[in-house]
Amino acid sequence: MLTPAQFFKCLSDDTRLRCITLLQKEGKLCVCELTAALALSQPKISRHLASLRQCGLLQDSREGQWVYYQINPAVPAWTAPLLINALAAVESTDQFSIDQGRLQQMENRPDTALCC
Amino acid sequence: MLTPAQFFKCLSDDTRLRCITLLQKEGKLCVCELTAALALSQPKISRHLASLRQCGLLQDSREGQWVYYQINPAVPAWTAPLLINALAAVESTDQFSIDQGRLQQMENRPDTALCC
DNA sequence: TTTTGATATATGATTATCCATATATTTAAT
DNA sequence: ATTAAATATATGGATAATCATATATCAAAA
Repeated sequence: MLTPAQFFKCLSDDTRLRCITLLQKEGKLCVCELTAALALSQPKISRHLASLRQCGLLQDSREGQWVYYQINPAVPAWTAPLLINALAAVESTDQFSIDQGRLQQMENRPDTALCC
Repeated sequence: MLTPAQFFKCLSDDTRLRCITLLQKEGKLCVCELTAALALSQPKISRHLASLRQCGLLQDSREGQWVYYQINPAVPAWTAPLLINALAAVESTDQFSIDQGRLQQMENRPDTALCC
């Protein structure tokens, strides 16, 4: 069971916070998209995503070659307003705008590759 | 300046979370009251309070022999809803009820000593 | 159809760093 | 002298970063 302190520890790292916020905005992203958006190494992203999945905040699903992550819809009720507040706090930061820009300018995004 | 990640790190420790929640409920408590309520060592409480003061979430004021802590009224705007929702999440835990009980049953509380 | 290679992701293993706690000591107020 | 609070130091434990490698999927060529 996720305690409040554990929940806040999940959000206490910049990489994890940027991932969670981007996933709240975009809905569903694969590891390579998050890696490109945050401009960090793939193992680093993968480990942080794994820790967020293990504590129940994220859900993963494989689609062929890609593993997609999204906010777990079955997240504890008391965390929902906190996640919304966190989103509001993070999305106004410069760092987050940069991440979003990199995601939009990413080449060979899996989804866009499928529809063209 | 307090970043969202730093803010969440402040709330990511059980001792700090219990202190902040109790201070939100009670308004103003001295170190010895918090020590009694949480039933932890005085240096441990003091250290956590110091870190919360340094990041701007708490304010301290000496009154004679006692140092009182309270939520900093000049806390960043984006943290206010997060603190409210954190309070809601913590105050329903068993641990927090126990802390409140110990505070109420504390003998020789500074405030009560003054008014009797 | 098997093999080769490329891409995507995860994970050992190692190292470094940070954090929390305990004990002891010190400062400050009465 | 006593009570309240802070701090110094050491230590154990958790956390994070990195590199290298393992696994899995897919595409395309032989």
